[in-house]
Amino acid sequence: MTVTPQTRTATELPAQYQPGEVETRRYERWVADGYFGVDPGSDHPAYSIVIPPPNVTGSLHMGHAVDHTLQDSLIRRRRMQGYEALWMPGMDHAGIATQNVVERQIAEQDGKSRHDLGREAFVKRVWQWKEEYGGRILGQMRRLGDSVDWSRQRFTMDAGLSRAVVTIFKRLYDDGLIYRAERIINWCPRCLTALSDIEVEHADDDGELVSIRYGEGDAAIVVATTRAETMLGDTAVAVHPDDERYAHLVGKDVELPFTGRRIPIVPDTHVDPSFGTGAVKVTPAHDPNDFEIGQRHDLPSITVLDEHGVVTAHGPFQGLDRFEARPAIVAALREQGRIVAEKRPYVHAVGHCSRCNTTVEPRLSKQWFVKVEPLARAAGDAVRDGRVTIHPPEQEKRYFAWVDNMHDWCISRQLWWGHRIPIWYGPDGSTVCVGPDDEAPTGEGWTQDSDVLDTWFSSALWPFSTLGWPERTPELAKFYPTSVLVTGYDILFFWVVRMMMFGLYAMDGVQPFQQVVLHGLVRDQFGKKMSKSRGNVVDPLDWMDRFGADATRFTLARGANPGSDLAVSEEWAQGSRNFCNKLWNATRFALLNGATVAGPLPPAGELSAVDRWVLSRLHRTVADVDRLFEEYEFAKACDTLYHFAWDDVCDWYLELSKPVLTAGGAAADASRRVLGEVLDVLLRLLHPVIPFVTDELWTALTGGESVMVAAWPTVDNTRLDAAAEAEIAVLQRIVTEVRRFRSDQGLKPGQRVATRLAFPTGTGIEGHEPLIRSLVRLGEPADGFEPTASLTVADVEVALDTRGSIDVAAERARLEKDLAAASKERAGCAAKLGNEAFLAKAPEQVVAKIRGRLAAAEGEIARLTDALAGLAGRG
RNA sequence: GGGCGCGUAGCUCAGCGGGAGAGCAUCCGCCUUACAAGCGGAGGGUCGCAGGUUCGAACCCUGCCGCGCCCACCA
Repeated sequence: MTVTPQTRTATELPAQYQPGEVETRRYERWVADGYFGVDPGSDHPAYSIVIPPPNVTGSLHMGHAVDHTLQDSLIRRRRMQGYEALWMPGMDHAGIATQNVVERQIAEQDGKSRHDLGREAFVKRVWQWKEEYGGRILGQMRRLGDSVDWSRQRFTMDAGLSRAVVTIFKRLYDDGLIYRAERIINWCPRCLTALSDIEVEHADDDGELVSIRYGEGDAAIVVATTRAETMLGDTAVAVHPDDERYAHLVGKDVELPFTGRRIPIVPDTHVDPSFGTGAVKVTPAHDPNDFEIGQRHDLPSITVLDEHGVVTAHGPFQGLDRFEARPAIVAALREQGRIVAEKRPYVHAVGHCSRCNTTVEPRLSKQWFVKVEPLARAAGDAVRDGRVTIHPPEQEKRYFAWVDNMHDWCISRQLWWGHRIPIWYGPDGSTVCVGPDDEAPTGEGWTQDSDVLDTWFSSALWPFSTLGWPERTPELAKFYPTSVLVTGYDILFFWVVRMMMFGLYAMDGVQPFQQVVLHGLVRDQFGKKMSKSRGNVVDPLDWMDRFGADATRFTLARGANPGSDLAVSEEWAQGSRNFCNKLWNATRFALLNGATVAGPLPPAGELSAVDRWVLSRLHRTVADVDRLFEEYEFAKACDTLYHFAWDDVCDWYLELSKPVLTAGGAAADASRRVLGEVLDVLLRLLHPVIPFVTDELWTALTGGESVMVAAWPTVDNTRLDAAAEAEIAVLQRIVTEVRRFRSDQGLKPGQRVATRLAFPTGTGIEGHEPLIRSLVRLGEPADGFEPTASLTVADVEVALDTRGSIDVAAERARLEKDLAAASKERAGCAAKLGNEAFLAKAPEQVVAKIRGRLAAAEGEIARLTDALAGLAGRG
């Protein structure tokens, strides 16, 4: 017998599945055989997914693991269905994150800052870092089994994608959708850059609310503030125009403490008279609201904090950090008797940098913005008119709430790592946007804008930039729009919305993807967010080491109910490992018993009820799983497969097959073929979720090349067999009842109990007598047989001779419990049927069903009553 | 402050108008010749609370209580 290196024979399969070696070997083989690659010239229908590009600094965490598992499952299924299925891989340059990492490295290794190196050298250093340390996640993706087309891997900073960035920037600029303006923006005093609104995370912090008296005597006015340190930059006090308390002061001015400046008291409807004192200090340079008030009243803006958050205003506070200046100023005001109230702690929402958690400083600054209104409207419309669907649909509300209320997007960042803004400034103050094919202006005094673009700007182009845009490539023609976008709901706004805006804009109104599938976040076993400080972070790499990649994937897919978070724990990973092992051993059993896929599957007429039953269950499973995949119901698809494989196949079919296989003959031949069929189809159904073990087993079972390139199963309706299912259901009930009886009676598992079985005529069940006897270890009635206990299940009477071992009290307890249940059932049904309104209004089917249940309950009661009577004379 | 979602067995979750379910955990019994990462059996829930609609409610409606998340320029 020849053994190819790919497949193993039954005797080579150990009793326990060892994932490690199999996974490495299989993955290398898949790549070598080119299974992941696609041909844009193919005439197969296209299916495409772009991977959410992980940060170049990133390492695989549970969020990636679930995200990739779902995408890989979709891709693998489509590939099996014959689609030209592209899963596009790549990475994001992750501006701030990467710059921070490299800056830290330079500080540690060389004791230098990026400014010591200078821009050009620093950027070069980042590229070096990327070559050396970046992309660790790519190897981890291989371990997980991601079937991405590695030959197409992209990076947001590579030449092609950079060209795409400049191209769209230029178009937006020329269309007036990118502009530069001086506004209050979110500024991180640690990262020293502007941030967009969504890069700011609001959290309730303990602050203080102090009330400060400006001015003296009748002209005094008291303002409440949480930011006393900005008072040095106040240029007005605002009150509500209808507030009578301050009517006499409007139009007057007061002296600002420490500065000697007199500032006006202005009326503005923004002020809420019921909050605090109803008077607000106005600092246009350091607060977005105040900035707007300043605009309305033509107030000057005085910047009193520098980019580090240090006071620049001349005087005693100059040089203090903002958090040192605050208590210092309050103390000084207190000395002057100007503090009239203090509330401390005062809990209020404060913005933090999403990268470094530093408190964000609103700062007046000249920045570049995308005018989002027309883009966001198009993005909303694409979902509104159904060109793009969002799963689960509840998430649409969040989507609309966002796109319909979006503020302009601040896209400039004061970083060095990223796409530099293609704007040049001339010596005469002129501004030129330099497109991808334009020559940058040369000559004295021309300089390029020093800022780079928000990382999400280039990510927003991902679905088409990775396919070659702005060139009209065959890839773009074949795979755009992409089929589905899979990601966590937490980056709906960061990424999905922006891809929609730019995709529709760049691709002439064609949406970047047809469906958006949002999954939840991975949480710990108690549903708590994973965090380092909580110490509950689970590492998928650790799981893969200990339980295997398939077990990790299965655990995550099985938890992925649409839109809701998944709680995972080690026990579940163990359960998934056990499941893989179960499949392993089922296949091992099949191979040891000569299961085969050779030759045609015998027609139903030549098969036993057991074989027909399992095929019927198989095809029902095919139908269910196929539908669940279409609906992105990963958890339910996995659950369906789990129960079919474990319950139907392993617990019942294999056990029912054993006597048949042992007996040999034509029935055994048929069973071997059916067994081969069942496992063949089952392994194909499972392959998208657990690719490694299924490939190992499927190749061993079938001798085929790889389950990756096997056909996705389709339903054969002719194999659906309600009669066989009903027949086997009866068999199962008999077996279960007898087992329960034996267990209740404490009969030794090995003990063969002499039993007589009496079957009603014409049901076909009697043919299963040997099977039943074998499964529950019943002996033939011999001479002197004396039935001492009997069970009736579906009109089959089971009489057992349990002399010497029956526990009458236990049996009576069991019968009485069943009787009580049956009586309750009868009463419930009778009550319904006695209800005129029910009979009149309930659908006929429901009424008939209740009648059937009543009859069954009555039969059950009669049977149990008899059994109890029979028991009465004993024990 | 606004919006969304959730409260079902010890834990995590399905079910979303007609017989309360799964996995894990628990208890009892088993090395039954594929698998002890296994096999067989069992216990366990007035489906958050209170009203309402309905012949019928875990499921629909209202209110309340308790959680969670997102958005937000009330100093």
